Amino acid sequence: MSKITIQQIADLAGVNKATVSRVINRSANISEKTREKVEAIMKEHNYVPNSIARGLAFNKTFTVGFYSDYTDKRAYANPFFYKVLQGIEEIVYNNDHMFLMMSDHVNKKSSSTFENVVSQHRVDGLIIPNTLLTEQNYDLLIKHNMPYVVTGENMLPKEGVPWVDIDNVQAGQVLTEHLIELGCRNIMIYAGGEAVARDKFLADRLKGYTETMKRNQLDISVIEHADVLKTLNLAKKSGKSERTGITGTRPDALICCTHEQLFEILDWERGNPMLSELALATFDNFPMSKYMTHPVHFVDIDLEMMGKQAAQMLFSLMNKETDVPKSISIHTRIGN
Amino acid sequence: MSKITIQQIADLAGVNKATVSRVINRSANISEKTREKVEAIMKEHNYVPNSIARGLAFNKTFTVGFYSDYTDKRAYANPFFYKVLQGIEEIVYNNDHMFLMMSDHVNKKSSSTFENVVSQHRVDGLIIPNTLLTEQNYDLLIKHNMPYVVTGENMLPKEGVPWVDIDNVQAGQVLTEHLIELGCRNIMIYAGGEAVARDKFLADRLKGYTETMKRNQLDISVIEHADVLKTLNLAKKSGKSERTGITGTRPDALICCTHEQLFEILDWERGNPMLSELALATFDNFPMSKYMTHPVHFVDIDLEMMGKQAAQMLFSLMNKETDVPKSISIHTRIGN
DNA sequence: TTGAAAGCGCTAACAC
DNA sequence: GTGTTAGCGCTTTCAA
Repeated sequence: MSKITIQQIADLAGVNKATVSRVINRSANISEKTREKVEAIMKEHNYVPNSIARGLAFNKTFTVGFYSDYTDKRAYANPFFYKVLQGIEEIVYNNDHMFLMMSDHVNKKSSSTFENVVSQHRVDGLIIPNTLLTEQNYDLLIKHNMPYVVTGENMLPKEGVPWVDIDNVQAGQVLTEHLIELGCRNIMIYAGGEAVARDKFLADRLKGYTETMKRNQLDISVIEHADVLKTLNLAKKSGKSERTGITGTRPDALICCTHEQLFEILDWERGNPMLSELALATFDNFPMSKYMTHPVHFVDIDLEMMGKQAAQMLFSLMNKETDVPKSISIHTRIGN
Repeated sequence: MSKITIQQIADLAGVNKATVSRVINRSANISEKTREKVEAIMKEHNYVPNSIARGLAFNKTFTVGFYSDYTDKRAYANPFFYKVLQGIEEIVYNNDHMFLMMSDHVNKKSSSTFENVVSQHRVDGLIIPNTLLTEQNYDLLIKHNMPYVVTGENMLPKEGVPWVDIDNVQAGQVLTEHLIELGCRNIMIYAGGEAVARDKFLADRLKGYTETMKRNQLDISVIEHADVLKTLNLAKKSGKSERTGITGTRPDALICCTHEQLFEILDWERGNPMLSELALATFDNFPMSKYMTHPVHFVDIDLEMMGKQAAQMLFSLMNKETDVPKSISIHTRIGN
């Protein structure tokens, strides 16, 4: 139970604990002699100041929080989600802070973990995914003057919400350009209608595609429903392109905006001769892609970088630095 | 900055803050009348006691830690690693504690995060993977009397180390039995020699296989190097089984003890007619397995359960409960 | 049943 | 430069 306190160090060094405190905090106005003496004693006894007590006095916790929703099996099952965490964690520890994970969870007192953490100042700042930044949570953060950064572009109709996100427009451009370089000319994009309307990142990827195709004077063809692909297949069989709503020439590439869409397509692949002639492309790399039955082109999204940037931004805000950018968009590149 | 304290609540209720404290802690010896009054005021002002200050007084932190190594890309890239976290987190929050993630990280003062957290009592208890429980860390935990639970079977030559792990012997049994039920009789297992000697979980899986085969009076064939499989292939071509060291009849199933081994095998698959006739099997499910070129049988390992059990065990230890089991082995079943 | 006061380990204003 | 003292928000003796 070796629980050595500042007082004991002070006694051992024959000084007042305030003096020890000054040494700890590298305060000025300390004689070289006593500083060295105190430091020696501290080292000898392996003394580390209790950060809880320190936090109480400083009104700080030296802790950064991350809010997540562990009932969201989709996020938790997604390895990329953790890439972000990894990036955050690295920065947090480099800044001598601790990292508190808090999941959405209502405890017995019927106040949420999030609310508790924020109102109790259990953390000095926190990172929150855009999907969890509700109006209510936003109000709480503002009310308690808690520094925060959002991962994913802010969707809340509020000004000045700091966020970090992948540049999805650029990702769409890069992927499309890559396919064009490979020789593809009739590039389709699978971007479900409702989903695009709901999720801005999908609209952005679509936008990147559209811009690039236009710039290269190629025809745009957006597929909103996988059913159209079946039709496409029939059209090919009969040598016609009727009812496809896309350009008459045969498509040679298909961009899927999400993994789910890609899987949907891959599920069809077996026994579908048309798809096997198509260059498939999507966003994000994923494990085992090389073992898939169909090779897939993709842009490599650096989510670890996203985590790092978010954490860096948070520390800037916590330190009340000036010139902190309102938002950061991270560029992507073709993977592998 | 609404930062309401116990004193303000006391003033508002016209009582001493000690009385408020007693209400908070459901202490006995409180008149129903004042309790209700105080509770009303607390509710009205949305008061939540500051757990930092509370911790200082109680000498507790209401926080549970998890130690990991974020430089271990293998763990961080493994979605199953996070299943464990998810399980832990659920239990931790159900017990009204916070969850602190700490990565192996040496900070500027050249003392590790782990050491800081333990010696400062930043957490009331912690969960640590067996791979990170070094002699040094163990000593630290003992010295500071810090409750802990190890995930994965304890490998340190110490008594009384509490751990939770998957029952790998049973997993090996279940998988082998499954293949037998499918009609396989000549089941090989790929278990690399050095790896088996190093990692007990591999030896356990092998043991489960061996026992089951023996019980069913089937011949055991352990492959230590993937090269043997190439030989096997040749043997098949020439109709002989020379130099394979395994039973003369043709193998109809292959158990891979790890994903890495499985992938190694799958890498060969293209153009290898022999492998395509083999039932492949491994441990752990993994995402996208259905999109792989070769169907794979597997046991479903419930790592979320493992996390839950570990956390539960930790709380038992923290609460100094009696009859806490020394270790827990979790059973598995065939997946899908 | 309640209040007053000391203390958890540390920092910070104010003296000297 | 260094010591003294009060205080961070809460709990817990000890009296009343």
